[in-house]
Amino acid sequence: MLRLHDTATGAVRPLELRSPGKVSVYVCGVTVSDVPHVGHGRFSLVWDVVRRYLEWSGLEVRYVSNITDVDDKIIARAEREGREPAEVAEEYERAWYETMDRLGVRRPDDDPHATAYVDRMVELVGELVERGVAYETDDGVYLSVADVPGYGLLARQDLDSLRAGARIEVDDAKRSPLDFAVWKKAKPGEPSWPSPWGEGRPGWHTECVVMSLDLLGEGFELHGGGLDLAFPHHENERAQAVALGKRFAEHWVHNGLVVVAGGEKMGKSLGNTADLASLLRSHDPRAYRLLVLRSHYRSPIVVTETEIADAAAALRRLDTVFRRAAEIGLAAAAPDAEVVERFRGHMDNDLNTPPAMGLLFEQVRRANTLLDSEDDDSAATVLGTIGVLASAVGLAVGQEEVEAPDEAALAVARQRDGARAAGDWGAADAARDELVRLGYVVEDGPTGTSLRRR
RNA sequence: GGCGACGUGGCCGAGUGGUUCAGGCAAGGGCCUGCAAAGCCCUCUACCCGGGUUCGAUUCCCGGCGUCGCCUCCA
Repeated sequence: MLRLHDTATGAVRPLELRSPGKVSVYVCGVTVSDVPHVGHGRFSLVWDVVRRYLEWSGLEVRYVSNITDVDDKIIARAEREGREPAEVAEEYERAWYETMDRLGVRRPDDDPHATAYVDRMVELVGELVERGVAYETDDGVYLSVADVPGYGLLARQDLDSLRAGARIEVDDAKRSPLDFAVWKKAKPGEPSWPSPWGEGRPGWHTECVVMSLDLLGEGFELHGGGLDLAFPHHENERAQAVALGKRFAEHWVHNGLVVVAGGEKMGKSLGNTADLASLLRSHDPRAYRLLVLRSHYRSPIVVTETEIADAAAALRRLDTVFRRAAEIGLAAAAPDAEVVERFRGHMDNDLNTPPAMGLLFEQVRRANTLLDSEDDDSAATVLGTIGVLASAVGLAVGQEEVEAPDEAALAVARQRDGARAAGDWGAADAARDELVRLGYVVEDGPTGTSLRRR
């Protein structure tokens, strides 16, 4: 069984299942107020890998990830651009999924939208007020963190030290600076919903509690998100569940952040985000997945053109071995069970993908060696192993998109083969130069000149 | 100030109390090739600093130094 680091305990421990063979995962999604940035790509890939690996391990996975479609940034943007907030949210949700598709990130089984759950959130806030753990002020309803046992679990700090470090502005209406809004009263012109506390909208931390409990039920197995969400977002989600006496997530997993060259994290607040879609325009999106897999999911990573290009070069080895096999009509066979088990050992150990990828590339070399020595049966087995490992982490291989060379190029290639057969190396090399100029990689294969787009 | 993470070879990045210390990229040499490419083989450069524990530490402990994260919206 997969063992994962749990932020609540600070230890790596097995994922425990409510019912055998089934696992529910809730991953905090995005606020659709802008185009996705490179950091979003990392987190999406990490969780896509978790999901695929769980399925690969034979579990039935229910994967839920929300879309926050009402919040201050969306409202601010709508105002700036003279549009409706809903229109802004729809535009960036589209952009989000288009980019995720490019990355090969599968869509969630459910993607609850905050605006569709406002009624349930109003109910929840009402219950909190009834229980006396939330209170109304001029601008909203706040949860009193002092009334929540164990507040600070995910921050791994107690209430006093959290309070000592609080940087938020002092608001006299709040009982503690750490108290957070579960309901925000509307200012004129803002999107709003009716509630016992007047027109307003739910606080951000409230949506995820309501939606995760509604879709996955109490005590769901795994709650994930970026490390920057551990506190206060996840802490506050948990606080609400605890305040209501409900069982919440059993296991908390947080992925490391993308950092820029100096080591500083990439984030909206720092204004140093890089556009994800444009990165994917200039490189094979699978290279980003491989880059993510080559470091541990909790480590910070730098993602620039250089790193992506490095990963893309490694990826070519993976594609090449399948292309070599295809050229001789060799199909993958059943995998080497021993290697698959070693792979599983790495993955089960807190999703240790770097050595798992090491194993994958060792298999690539093995397959190449076997192909060199024309040991096709053994090569087919290793190829099968590579396919199984790659599919476990969502790395599409052996299905490289090959753009067929155009007629003119094929004609030149035939001329080259003719010249080579005749021993006319000058003509053969001139033909190769011409093909390179046309943008092809030229290789001599078992069937003569082989071409592929550079 | 509080809490936490990290510091490995030219770069990325695992890992381990001790004979052979993943994997990828890059570099050099070789094999293969008409020449290449691809592939394969070989080589190079490590464990931030100072103490300690130990027969032996990159790995454990203590202390430095450095980088980063969270304590505010952020994946």
